[in-house]
Amino acid sequence: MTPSDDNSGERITEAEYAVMEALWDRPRQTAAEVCEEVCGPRGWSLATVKTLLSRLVQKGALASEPDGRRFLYTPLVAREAYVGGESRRLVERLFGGSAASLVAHLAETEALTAADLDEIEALLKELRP
Amino acid sequence: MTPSDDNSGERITEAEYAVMEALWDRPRQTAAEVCEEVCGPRGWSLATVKTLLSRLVQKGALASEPDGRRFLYTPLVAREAYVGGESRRLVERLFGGSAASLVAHLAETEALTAADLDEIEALLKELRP
DNA sequence: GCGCAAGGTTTACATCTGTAATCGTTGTGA
DNA sequence: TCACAACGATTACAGATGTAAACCTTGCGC
Repeated sequence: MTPSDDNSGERITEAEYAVMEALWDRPRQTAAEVCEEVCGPRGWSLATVKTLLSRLVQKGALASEPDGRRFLYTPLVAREAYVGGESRRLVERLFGGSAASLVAHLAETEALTAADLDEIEALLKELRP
Repeated sequence: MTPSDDNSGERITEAEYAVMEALWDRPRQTAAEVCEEVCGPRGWSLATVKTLLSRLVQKGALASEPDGRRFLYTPLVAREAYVGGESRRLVERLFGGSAASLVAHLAETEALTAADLDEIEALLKELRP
């Protein structure tokens, strides 16, 4: 397990994820700034963003650094860790832990475009010279 | 969209998924039969299974066919459709819709074993002769 | 100096989920 | 025939989640 792996049981929900995304893209933002990014698309109010930020801080997914009278929020959980965790959960749950099965499924259901296949092929070559 | 694709907005939860699995493995089972399969591993009571079955019927994920005084339950949503839907959701949400990115991520985080890589390689060969 | 706006914190509340217990009906064995 | 067991249906209830309003403090403009 690498240091960036998220081991804290607390799961990040879908709504919270939107907030995390904004902060992964640009850390050290205020609640208002985050809202500017996410409130529009999701139809949220600033209050909602504040709640989500608080919950994320509680969960240990965000750090809040005081900056005058407000806070700057920064992810403590790396995007990689989260994405990795979620991916592994899915593979575990739906494919009995076999990542290859997932890839096979994507391929069979034509979820993989020709470009995807190219990329994957290149990846494979890179992984095993 | 193929006919087996699940279009009914109603999402299947994790607990419900356990019940679906039992019925995908063997359709037309009674509540008691499903319980025999899942109650042990999950530590559930028959009552819980009944609730989940009801909810799944309501959601349109299961059909209940009367058999004397009880019901036989059968999936209306194909396993493939569900698994495909969930996979696509994940890829959409976490990888901006790029399945290749998911594979790349799995590879980078060593979620792919050598055996997985072999399988995928074989798959690729099969997909593009 | 003082009221207002901006911030965070607390409280709210409906829905969804997990996990049952209870209720009401009905076939069945004694 | 009659109590009981087996079923589905109804109700329960706590915790998570989505979505916010209300509240409290404090720096700032007038």
